[in-house]
Amino acid sequence: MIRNPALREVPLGIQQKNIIVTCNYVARELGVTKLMSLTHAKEKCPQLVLVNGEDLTHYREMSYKVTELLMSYSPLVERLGFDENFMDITKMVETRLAETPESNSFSFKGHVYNHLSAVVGASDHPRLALGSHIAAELREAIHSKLGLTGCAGIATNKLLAKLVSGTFKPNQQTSLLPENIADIMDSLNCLRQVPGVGHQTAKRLQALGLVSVKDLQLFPLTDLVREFGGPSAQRFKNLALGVDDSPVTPTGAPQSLSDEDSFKKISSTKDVLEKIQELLSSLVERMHKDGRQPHTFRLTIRRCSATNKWFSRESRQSPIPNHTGQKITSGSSDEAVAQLVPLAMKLFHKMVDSSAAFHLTLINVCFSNLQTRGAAATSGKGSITSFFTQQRTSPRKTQICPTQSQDDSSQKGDIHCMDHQFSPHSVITRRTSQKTVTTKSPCCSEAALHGFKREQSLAVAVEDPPLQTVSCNTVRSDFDEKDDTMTNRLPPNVDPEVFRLLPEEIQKELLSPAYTNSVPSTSSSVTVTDAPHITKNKTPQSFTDSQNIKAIKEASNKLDSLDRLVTVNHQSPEGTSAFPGENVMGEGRLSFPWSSDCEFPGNVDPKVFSELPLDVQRELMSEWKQQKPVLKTTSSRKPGRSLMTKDRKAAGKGSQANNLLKYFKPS
DNA sequence: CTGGGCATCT
DNA sequence: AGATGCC
Repeated sequence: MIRNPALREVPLGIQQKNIIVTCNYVARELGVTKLMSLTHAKEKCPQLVLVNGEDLTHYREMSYKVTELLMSYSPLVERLGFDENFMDITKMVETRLAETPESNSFSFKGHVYNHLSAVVGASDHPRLALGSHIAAELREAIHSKLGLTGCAGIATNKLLAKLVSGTFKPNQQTSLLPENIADIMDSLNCLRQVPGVGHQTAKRLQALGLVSVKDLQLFPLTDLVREFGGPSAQRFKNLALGVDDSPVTPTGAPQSLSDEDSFKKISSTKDVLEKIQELLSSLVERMHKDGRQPHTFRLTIRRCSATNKWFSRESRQSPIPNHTGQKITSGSSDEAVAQLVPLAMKLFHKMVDSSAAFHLTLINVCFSNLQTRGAAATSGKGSITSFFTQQRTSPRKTQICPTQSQDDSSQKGDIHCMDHQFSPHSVITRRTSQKTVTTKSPCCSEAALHGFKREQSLAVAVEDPPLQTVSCNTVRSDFDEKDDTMTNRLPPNVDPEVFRLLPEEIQKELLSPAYTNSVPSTSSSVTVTDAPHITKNKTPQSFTDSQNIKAIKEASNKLDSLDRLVTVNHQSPEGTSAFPGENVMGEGRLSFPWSSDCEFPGNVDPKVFSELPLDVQRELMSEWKQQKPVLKTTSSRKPGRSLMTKDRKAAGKGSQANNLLKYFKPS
């Protein structure tokens, strides 16, 4: 609408392929919704005017302008997609509070959640009230300087700011008072509406019988830990309560640039090559404008096959030779593309046997491992410094380090700012007074750009400051803070400090009754070396129940058709235990075709499997690895979580349920 | 189950 | 390299 103001008054839909990805409010009043199919939209609203939105350039540029503008007020800005930003405005609020002694004459700008009058509570919550004024100013700046309207939410953490931002929809703002936190959480219709709870998580929660936010609030944490592991369990529970201690992590420049296209079908190598060439050309241009040099290239495809009709992607990546990367940064785009195309095709052939038939429905090209010019090579793989540069502990965001120094560290986001003075311990204490403002804006665009990075990376630079980052970074206090109950339940001989460092799956295992109830009293010890390997003398005794494994095996032995073979993979007898510690990880399992070198689920008869056509085998393997059901069985599944989850894990190649095995010494 | 991105975690 | 999550 900014690019073409005439479109403001007509119902407008932004089209990507066969979908209306978004639309203006004129169209919404006529029944058009986001993510509606084109045909459906045209039925509802024949006058709908369409603009193609497959090229994101304009939206991306405008998006970064918004982020940049916000950063000019305070550097703590975190992007969420192209049209949302979190901003920690605590500092701004405190500054203003110090400047305005008459704290009794405060009022709120905009709405206050669950309060009809915006005056209510203002003097009780001077910081939130000031936050609402700042939010109003930010929105006004975005409007006057960029021409965009949008919403804002003002609250004491990111989760709440986001939730409250949508309560008064077009172009308005809302503040949430602490006494109304429970109200807004309870107002959600289901757990899926909690930000951070996606489709998969919602399904797993539902399998535990949890549907509403209240269900999750009241659910015993220990049961949740069994399903999700300590950290995730606590996180989900907190979210349901409206608790979110995650800092506003400055996003900075993107860590990868990618370009993709989907299509009906591509079935020839030549078409693949042409499409890759097309995608690479535009991506290389974007990369050049960014200014950084990519050192990794990734090719991703989505293929259409018998078992895997759509979705689920495969990818291969490889380093980019330095001379090629330099062609990109230097602007020799054609040469760069000429060198990248063969690289891409090499990766393509690692995934697709082009001597057989294939059909792709999507291709994506991606640059990552982006390094600013002149930055020291600090992230060398073998280099010890890579352990100190965050990548392994908490992925740091980027090289953006605004010149305005911020005496406000957010524990994991600000390590790169160490040359400024501040104490890494000041973080958590600020929680109670923190204000987060979320701004949402419809993206639209036009205009020139000063690249986000150009200015930004100049101000900043300093990729990966080497050693001095260690001290403030190593320990996330997450765990110690929140989960006494968990560490209290630890088996003897397990150092809580060590336990905390273990992978989630392992933690989960150690907390299962098998361990906590009957740890062999003899010489069971857990040791951790630099790599997280647990060495145990014995497998616990309580792993003996192999009943359902037998049942599954019997069932699978009867299978003679592909469909049924597949079906048993995600359907098993009812009443199976919910978690691996109880009966799945038994000796039966160990003796079963399930060792780490066995690549397919143990409930599938190897003979049957081996007799399948090779390509079908490969597809099935792919399915299992992806932990996705091959067949949509309509048969009734008990709500109390049948084996779906467990089998998904089982299918996960070495990364899930059989995870534990590789931590035991081979017997 | 549609679309072009991005991020984080394992 | 894949799964999951966000827009």
